[in-house]
Amino acid sequence: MLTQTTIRHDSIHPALKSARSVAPTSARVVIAGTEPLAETMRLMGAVMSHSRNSEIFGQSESADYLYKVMGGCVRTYKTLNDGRRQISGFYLPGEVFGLGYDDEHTVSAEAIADSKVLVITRSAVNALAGHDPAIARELFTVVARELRRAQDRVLLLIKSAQERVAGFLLEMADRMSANDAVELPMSRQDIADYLGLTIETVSRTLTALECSAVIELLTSRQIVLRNRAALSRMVG
Amino acid sequence: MLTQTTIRHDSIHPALKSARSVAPTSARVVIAGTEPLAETMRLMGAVMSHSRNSEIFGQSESADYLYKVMGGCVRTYKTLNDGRRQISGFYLPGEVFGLGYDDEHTVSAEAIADSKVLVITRSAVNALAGHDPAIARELFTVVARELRRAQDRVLLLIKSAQERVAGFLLEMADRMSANDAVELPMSRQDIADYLGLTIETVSRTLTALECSAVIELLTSRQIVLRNRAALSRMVG
DNA sequence: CGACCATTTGATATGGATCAAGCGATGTGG
DNA sequence: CCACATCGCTTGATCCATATCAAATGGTCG
Repeated sequence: MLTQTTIRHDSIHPALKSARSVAPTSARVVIAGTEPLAETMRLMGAVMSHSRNSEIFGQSESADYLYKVMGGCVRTYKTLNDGRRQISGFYLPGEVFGLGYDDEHTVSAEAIADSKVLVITRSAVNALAGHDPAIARELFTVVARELRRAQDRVLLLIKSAQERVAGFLLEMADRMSANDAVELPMSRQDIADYLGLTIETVSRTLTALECSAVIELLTSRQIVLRNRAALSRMVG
Repeated sequence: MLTQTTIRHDSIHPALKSARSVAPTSARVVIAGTEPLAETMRLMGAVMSHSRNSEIFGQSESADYLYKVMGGCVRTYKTLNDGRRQISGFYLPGEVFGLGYDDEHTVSAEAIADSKVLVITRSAVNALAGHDPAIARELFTVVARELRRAQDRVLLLIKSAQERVAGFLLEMADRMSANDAVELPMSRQDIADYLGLTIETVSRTLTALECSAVIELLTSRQIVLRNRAALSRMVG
């Protein structure tokens, strides 16, 4: 059922020190980053490269680091003991992940495409937050956003397949701020595991949406939203 | 579909001042409450009484307050425009809700049973958090816990009906710290809307569990867990 | 070109929803 | 105190959306 394969660790994870030497200057800062947290991460963090499908951290590793996607795309997920996989979130450039877990991660994280990820120790961030209320507040905001997304997905999961897919497309278009033309970095299996559906249902739903001229499939990963209003109506 | 009826507001919500006069001393503090936040809420908050099914706040009201259940039980939920309802969470005595929303609530809150709720303005809490890192950290922890619960429910929602119900029973037993004997404060409809199932499916699943001697139904709301191991095995 | 992988498409099976009825507890008025 | 209405819950019969099983198609890379 799970199609994950090559877990190539081209940069060993806990080797923050060695990673630090790699690319502190090559940090291609994507978002403006004038907020205290972004600036702090840029100054104190190290950029690590992760090739497609490589693991960034594991489900029960201690949550010592905080991560920010600088390029590429990351998925976090949980695996049930029977093999089913639930993707908890996709993270696009500029987004922070690894937050909101007390002592240990409750999810694993992998690069979906070749990615650059900024890493900083949580202890450093916590120390800063203890001194600077602005940073504390910002961390709080990031977790609050994460919470809202989780709650939105709970809402999504009680809906029909069509509603879920429509909601997914709108969310992605929104987050990529790509006007109507969406380039999906993830596979159908990833989408299915995110929406709690099967690849077949996702595929069928997409073709159905194309038939009703709501979307257009240039390639399987390049989707054009032709009728946002109709999509919005679908999500309920 | 929705069985909510009598929205009796025996204490008008924004009237914090009048409510304050009601019962600041009747605050039957349930948990030890030596943490800074609990102490602050006790000192600065007001206790309001809400009768069964009365609204505590609405889906798009500004999120000016923070709440703590002192007695009874509260549900938060979202309603889709087609009438479907998703319960986002149940809150038992000692638990805090109303947190994790930026400017306005994204959920509504109602008392499931007659309840006492401690209320404090968010601005007061935020001000405190700005000065006292310990309080800021505690708020953070509360949101992080909320996040974890939301993520757990996402995981629950991709599972079978039996797994969902088993998970629900274990969660409730856990949170009520009532050894094996669980007294559910909520109706089958509430459970169904929480788990993304129908009342019929919830009911059938419970009877099936009883037939396999995993649980015992004293009354419809009093459930005894006869075989926790089996339940745990079911949740996957 | 050929192997491999992701995606689509088709046929069938099934878990849970829906529709419908019965049951038990609780409360209310006569 | 009892008849009866009401409400929450359970049980039964049927239907449908999505899963599952299976195969074809298409795109990519050596």
